[in-house]
Amino acid sequence: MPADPNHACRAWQLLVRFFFLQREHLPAGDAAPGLSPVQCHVLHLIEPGEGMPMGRLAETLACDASNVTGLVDRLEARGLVRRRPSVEDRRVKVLDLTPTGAKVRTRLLTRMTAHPLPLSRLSAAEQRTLVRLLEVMLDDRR
Amino acid sequence: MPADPNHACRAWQLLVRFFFLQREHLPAGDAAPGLSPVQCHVLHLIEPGEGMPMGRLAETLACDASNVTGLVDRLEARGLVRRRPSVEDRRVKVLDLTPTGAKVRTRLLTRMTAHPLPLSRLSAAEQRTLVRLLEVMLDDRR
DNA sequence: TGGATTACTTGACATTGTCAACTATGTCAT
DNA sequence: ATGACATAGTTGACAATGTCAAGTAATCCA
Repeated sequence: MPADPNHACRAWQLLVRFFFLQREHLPAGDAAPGLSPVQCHVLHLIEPGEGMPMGRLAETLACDASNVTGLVDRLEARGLVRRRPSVEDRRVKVLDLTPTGAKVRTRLLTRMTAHPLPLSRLSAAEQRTLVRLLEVMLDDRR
Repeated sequence: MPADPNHACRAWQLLVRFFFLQREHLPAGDAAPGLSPVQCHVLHLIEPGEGMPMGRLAETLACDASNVTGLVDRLEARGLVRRRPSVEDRRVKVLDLTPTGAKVRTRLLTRMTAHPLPLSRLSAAEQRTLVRLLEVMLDDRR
């Protein structure tokens, strides 16, 4: 008994609308001057202390590896990210945030979760519930 | 007291991951042959019986009007959508689904909410909760 | 060793997105 | 009415995003 199709349908519509609305609020001109929405998302996927293999990025974005090459080229040209060959497997290139990149990422996260953005309309308890539901959907309980 | 920044941050990360994962599951080759993710989203935003003014579409997608022109051009070329001048305001062009477009849209909605997609992992009650939270975020109680 | 696989890059190309300039229509003050 | 201004959509130029096929370098394994 998977679920009520009507709620699933409505939820999907709302999620899509949320995502496009989010774009409008992306502080490209302020916290991260000149960054596109996708570049913001990539930046936010790279945790400051941890390296992100390019392959894993392609997997997370569900896109072709050659697309990631271009995205990283542009982020590297802005000095936000560095490529570094992996020690264990020299085919793999690992991405690290530069100090500048880490700073921009912090500004981005602050901005995306602050007023009057959609997420700030939820109470702390509601946000916890939302996180739990999304974790179930993404099967990610890390 | 807006909320806990950590939950908001986590929620944002999960929503972004959900959206990119969604792309992978988009049945472009099956239910809607050759349709891009964005074209699928546009199609799903147009309700079968109701017309959608192009301006409202641009607003919903949070993008430039000229972008919508191109999107609609391609959907119209595929015979999924029709432009019709509005009666009240002849500057406005209203979009209608063609019978084919309505059929493809139905297949899309069925596919996006069926197994083993993320949304189907939630119980009916959880889906209701998710819908309620998203409605608060989007301030949309229609 | 050598053949297959994997990670990434390159080049060709379509889609998506922005901006500025344009057309046609609507609105409003006079 | 007329003219000034605003609005909806299109067009053209361009950058970013995305796919695919082919290529290179490194790894794996029989």
